Amino acid sequence: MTPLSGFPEFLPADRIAEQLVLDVIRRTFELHGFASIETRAVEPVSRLLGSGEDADKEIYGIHRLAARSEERGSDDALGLHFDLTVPFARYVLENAGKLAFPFRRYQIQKVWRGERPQEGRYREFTQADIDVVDAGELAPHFEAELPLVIAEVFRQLPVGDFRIQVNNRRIPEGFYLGIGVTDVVATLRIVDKLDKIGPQRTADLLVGSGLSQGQAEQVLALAAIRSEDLSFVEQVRALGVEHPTLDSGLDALAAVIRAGLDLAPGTLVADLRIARGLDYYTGTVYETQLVGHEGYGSVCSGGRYDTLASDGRTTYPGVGISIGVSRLLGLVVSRWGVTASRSTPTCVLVALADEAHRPAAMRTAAALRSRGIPVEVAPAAARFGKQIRYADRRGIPYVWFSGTDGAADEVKDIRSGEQVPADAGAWLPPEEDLHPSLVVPEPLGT
RNA sequence: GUGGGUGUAGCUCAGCUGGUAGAGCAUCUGGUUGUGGUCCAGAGGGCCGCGGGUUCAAGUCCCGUCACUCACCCCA
Repeated sequence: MTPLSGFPEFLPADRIAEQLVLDVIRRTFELHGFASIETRAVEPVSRLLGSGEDADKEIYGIHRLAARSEERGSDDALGLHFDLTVPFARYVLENAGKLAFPFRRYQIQKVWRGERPQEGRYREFTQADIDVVDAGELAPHFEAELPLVIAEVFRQLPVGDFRIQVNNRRIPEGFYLGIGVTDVVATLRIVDKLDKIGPQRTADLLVGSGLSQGQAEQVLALAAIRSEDLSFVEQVRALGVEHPTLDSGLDALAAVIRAGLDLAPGTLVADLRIARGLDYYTGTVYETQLVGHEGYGSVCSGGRYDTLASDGRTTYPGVGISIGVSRLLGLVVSRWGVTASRSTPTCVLVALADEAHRPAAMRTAAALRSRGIPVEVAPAAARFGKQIRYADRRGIPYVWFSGTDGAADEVKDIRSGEQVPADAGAWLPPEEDLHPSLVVPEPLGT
């Protein structure tokens, strides 16, 4: 019995931690007026294909085990979705007549990718997406709004400092065209490796792909530009390249950064080397890293897509961003040791002197629950020491002892050992003990 | 998909040049029969990943296979 690699499962305490994180995400998304939807786990394979050659290879097909082999590879075969954006685009087309535009939705679901698993990379994982789509035209200010929502989520989570890196694909595209480089996609792919292999080898690859030495230098000069304010615009201008696509990209990115400076200073960074692999992004792209853990990969990314959803008459451009919840938890929970304060929602364990008192104990439990306190009754009338240990093992903070012979009930805080008389019809725990909370170990994330 | 590493108790691991399995932690029980955490004593728990080969004899050597893991690719 060994775990399946890439299909993570948590123990109860860590699952509670995950739920607490999801609560923050959901609450914040809703605070910004995003409505929840859920889409089916499967899409026709033909709809999933075409987002990028590497992505295509990672799609899990689905078929009945008893199906004949010729049914398995057909065009309308089903596959598990590998992100939430493609299914959402389909959902918008299918329900366009019933949706009100611009449509803001959030979606928190599992997705599947047939990758080789590693720390922070799974084959089944949870994404939390927000997207805005409109019919015909999508106002550019949404591209500035989405990362601000994400920044608000991250500020509430024990993730340390983070940076949302933003770029606009029109900038490298216009720049490359302006210096006579026509294979924009291939050049972007090479530039994307800059972090890993360094400028020298990147330049070699660029020259190897047909660029002149001068063009390679220009491309690298652009990729090196990074600023937390609007100064990136001047830095690009200083390179002396002119192209209308470049101009529109610079304007769009400046608008996003300007909004960040105003509402979330220090979190949005213009970084002109960010490219993203998925082919459907057409403008703004985002990528998020935790400061000090850049090598762990992006924990939240997305971008603008103008042509993903189209019924031939109307196109529905959108912009979206997706939190890699599982990847985030892989770092925060699995590596840093952040977990929940207890492994069960139970706040109070009602102790049991003997089985004859179980009905009375159940009435006590019901009285406490009626005021929203999570309660369970001891599983057996064992020695009180064992019942206390039952609570201690699970992190349950309180044990309730029913008074006998008319004596008052008593409740014991097993962390302090303090035991006081209490009335099941009135007692309340401190607010912070009512539900499990996130516990962050002392030296966070080193 | 490519390359490296590792598979022994629930977990972390030991097991020398082959001689039919051990420790710590965890779990359970008792000491303490209505108040836990410490301490002491005891107990349960292993087709040594799987298949084949060499050998009188394989956890140990050889081959294969599977799984896990790290890196690359790519990505949340």
